[in-house]
Amino acid sequence: MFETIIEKIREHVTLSDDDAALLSTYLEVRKLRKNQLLVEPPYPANAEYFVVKGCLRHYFLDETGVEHTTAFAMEGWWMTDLQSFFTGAPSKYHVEALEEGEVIKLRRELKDEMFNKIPALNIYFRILYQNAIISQNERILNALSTTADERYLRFVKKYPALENRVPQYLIASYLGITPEFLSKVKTRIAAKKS
Amino acid sequence: MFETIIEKIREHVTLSDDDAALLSTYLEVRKLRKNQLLVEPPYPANAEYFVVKGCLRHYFLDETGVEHTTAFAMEGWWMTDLQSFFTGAPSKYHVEALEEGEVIKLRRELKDEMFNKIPALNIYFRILYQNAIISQNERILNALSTTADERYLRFVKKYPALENRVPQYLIASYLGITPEFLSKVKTRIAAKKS
DNA sequence: ATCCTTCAATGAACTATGTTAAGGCGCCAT
DNA sequence: ATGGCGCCTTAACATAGTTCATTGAAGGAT
Repeated sequence: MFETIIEKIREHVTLSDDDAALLSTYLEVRKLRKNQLLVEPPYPANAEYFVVKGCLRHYFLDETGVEHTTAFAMEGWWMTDLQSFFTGAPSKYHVEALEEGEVIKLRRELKDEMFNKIPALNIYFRILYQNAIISQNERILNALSTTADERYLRFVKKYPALENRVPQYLIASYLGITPEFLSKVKTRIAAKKS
Repeated sequence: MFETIIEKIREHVTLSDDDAALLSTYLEVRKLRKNQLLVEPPYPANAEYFVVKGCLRHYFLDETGVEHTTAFAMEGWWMTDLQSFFTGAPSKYHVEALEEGEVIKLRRELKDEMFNKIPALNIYFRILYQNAIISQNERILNALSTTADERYLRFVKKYPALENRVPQYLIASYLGITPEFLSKVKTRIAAKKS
């Protein structure tokens, strides 16, 4: 049942079979319908989710009713609203399933105990968060210093799978531009190639 | 010599006097001249720096010679190029002193041993990195979803001290706009108030 | 098949931001 | 004091991105 996640963890740290079995006792499987919300303001995000199958989206709904997509997650990625998960405060971001699928849920209140019993997981999660810092760093630089054309090109290069999986208006939202403008960007880029 | 840093750490975790004394053995004091570089590509960032006095700046120098400021640090803040510090890879960002000042240096190669001897510091640094994730999260949302006027207003509100301490063209660079446009933004905002 | 919904493409008018060039002010070295 | 230099401002014009309205294609429901 938990093969995928254990395999994924073993890419970063060594985990005995006993540890793997023990880990399973802290996890739960959850089926997802399309458009189902895993985190919904103002309820705190009380778990982290590992995507087994499907695609998630992290977004902020502003005062004017516009959604700003801040992250996607596909198979093998973790996601939650870390801001709320770390602090216990009410969540300000939504996490939504874009397709039907399946996630593995790790509850906040079990995590400390789990770390005590399986110390290797400390390292694993530390690496995850370090990677988050690094990629957010790059995203900030990109957002502030490059044009929409370039942001789109880098997105396609970095996440080719997403490009063909999520609707274009969500990609536009992730890039911080309007869907109409993304359409224009694409035709402009296509024109350049020839 | 290390009072400021110990005081700062004790805001987040409890640290015995013995631990504090032990901690001191892992730290070094470094005086800074104005414009001195603490991290310089491509040399790896092999330490983290705690600002005792002065002001630091984290920036990326792009292929066209333009600098993009990604962070500032003032008294009581930590800074380095985390991307390089975590991975050991060559740094891609500069860290520069904007004024003469003083930092406390914590070397990468000592950190694991220090964590083993003073476990409370694990928690302290975990909190630091969690806060980094949270604030970078907000910065991404801001960069992608708000106008320059709003970004500037939030900056002034969040870091009033910086506003009067670093030159305006660096603030513009941090906000992702040109100095000329920031000047326009400021006069526009001033006009609105009356 | 037909209707309805969702999403991508396009164009025109508008707003936000960048570029370039010029001038002013304060600071520092002579 | 003088001149030069670094930084801020202003203004005119150029480009990037938005808004709104329209159209068409694809898929789901009836």
